Amino acid sequence: MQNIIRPSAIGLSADDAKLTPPLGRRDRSKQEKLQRILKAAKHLFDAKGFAETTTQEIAERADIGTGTLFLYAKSKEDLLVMVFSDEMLTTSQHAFATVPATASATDRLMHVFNTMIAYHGRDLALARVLLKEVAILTNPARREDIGRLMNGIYGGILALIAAGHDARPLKASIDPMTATDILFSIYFNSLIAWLSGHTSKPVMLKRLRNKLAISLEGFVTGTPQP
Amino acid sequence: MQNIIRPSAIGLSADDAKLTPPLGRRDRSKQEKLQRILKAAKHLFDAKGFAETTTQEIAERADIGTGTLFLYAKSKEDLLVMVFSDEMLTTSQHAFATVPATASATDRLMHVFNTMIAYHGRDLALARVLLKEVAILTNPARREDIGRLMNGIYGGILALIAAGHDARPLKASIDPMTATDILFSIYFNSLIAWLSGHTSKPVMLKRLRNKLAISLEGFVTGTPQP
DNA sequence: CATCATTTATGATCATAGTCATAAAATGTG
DNA sequence: CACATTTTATGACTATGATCATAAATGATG
Repeated sequence: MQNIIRPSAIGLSADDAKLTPPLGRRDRSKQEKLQRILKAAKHLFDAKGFAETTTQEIAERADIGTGTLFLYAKSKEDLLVMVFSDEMLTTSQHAFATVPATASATDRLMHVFNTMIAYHGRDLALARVLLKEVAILTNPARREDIGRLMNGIYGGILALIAAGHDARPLKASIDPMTATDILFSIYFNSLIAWLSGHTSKPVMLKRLRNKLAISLEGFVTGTPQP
Repeated sequence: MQNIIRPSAIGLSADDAKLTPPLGRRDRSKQEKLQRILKAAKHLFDAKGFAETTTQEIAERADIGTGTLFLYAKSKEDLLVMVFSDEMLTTSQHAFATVPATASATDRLMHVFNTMIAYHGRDLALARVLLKEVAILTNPARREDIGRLMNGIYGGILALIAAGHDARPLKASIDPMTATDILFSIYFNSLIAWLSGHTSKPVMLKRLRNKLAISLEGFVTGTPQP
C-alpha cells in the first residue's frame, strides 16, 4: 500500500500546487474508506468500550471486508490510537485556549492537565489501553500522529511557562523546552498512577499541583508572590 | 482460589508463630506449581521473546494443563509482570548498592537509572510490553508486586538525594518524597520516550542527565560546587 | 475410615485478532 | 480499446489466549 498523501505530480503549472492535489479514483476511495473505518471504530469504542468491540463489528459497520481493516491499521490497538489521537489533540488545544488569563503559572498548567484528566476519566478502561499505546509506541507508523499531539501539548506548555501571570521569567540557565519536558513528565506520571489505581483522583490532583508548583519554583527567578 | 499465604491458624503456642507457617499439602503444591510456572515462563520469555512464546509452551514446560496456567496468572501479560518484577527489583537494588560514593547527586542518580536502562535494553520488544503493563496496571493483583518494586526504587532515590556527596541538603520547603516522585517521573518518561523510538539512547541519556541536574538544582540549597 | 465440602486441575472448546492466497479494481501503455 | 502492471479488497482460514463444565485431589467432620 502506498502512502495516501501522494502528490501524483503531473502538470507543472504553478496553479496545480494546491494543498489538496488532484487525487485519482484509487486514492479518493482509500481516503473515504479510511474515514469510514475511523468513524465506525470511534462509534463502537465510545458505545461499547475497547475490549467489547470486535474488529468484525468495525469492519461491518465500515462496510468493508474483515481483512481490509488490517490494511489500514496494523492492530486493534493501533486503530485505537488512530481514532483518538485527534480527539486528544483537540481536547488539549481547547484546554490551552481556555486557560484563565489571570491565574498563576501553576494554576494555568493545572487547568490544562485537569481538562485532559477529565477527558480520560470518561472511560477508564479505554484510557488505560489508549495511554499504554501512546506511552510506548509499537508501530512506527503512529509516530506522526503522536508527534502532532506532543508538539501541540509541548508548544502550549512552553507558551504558558514563558508568559506566566506572576511575571517571573525562567532562569537564563534553563532551556524552556527542557522545563516543558519535566512538567509534562510530572503530569503524565500522575495520570498513569491514577489509572493504575495507586491513588484516588483528588489525591492525585493535589499531589500533581504540588509537584508542578515545586518544579516551577525551581525554574523561575525571584521570590514567590504574596 | 484462596490466597497462598494463609496462616492456617491451628495451635496457639508462641513457637508456632513462625514466618513460614506450616503449609498443608495443598498450599505446598500450589507454591511449587507457581514456581514451576514462573521458571518456565522466564526461560521461554528470555529465550524466545514475549510474542513468540505461547501459553501452551509455558504450560507444557511447567508440566501443567493449559487451563491451569490461568489459575495463577490472569493473562499472558500478567504473567510477564509476575516473572520480571522480581528481577527488576533485584536490578535496582544492585544499582543502588553500587552507587559511586564520591559522585554528585546527579551522577549517583544517573548510575542507578543507567543500570536500569541497560537492563531494559537487553530485549527492547520485551521491555516495551513489560513497561506498558508496569506503567498502567490492569490487574489489581499485581499492585503488590509493583508496590514492592516502587518502594525499593523510591526508597533508594530518597536515600540518594538525602545524602548527596555535594552536601547540599534539600530546601526545607520540599518534601523529599515529592522530590523523589519528580525525579522518578523524569527517569520513567525518558525511558519510554526512548523505547517509543522518539530519541536515540545517547541523546536520551544526555537529556535525562540534564533534566535531573536542573530539577535537583531547584530542590537544593546553596550554590553549585566548582 | 466414610462422607461431604471445598479447592484445584484439566483439556476440549470458544472467541477473535490477524494472515494469506486469490480476486477485483484501478492505472498505465500502445 | 486491449492488454499488462500495480494496487487494493476480500473472506475463508489459522493461531492462540482465555473460558468453562467436569473431574480429581485435598481437607474437614464425626
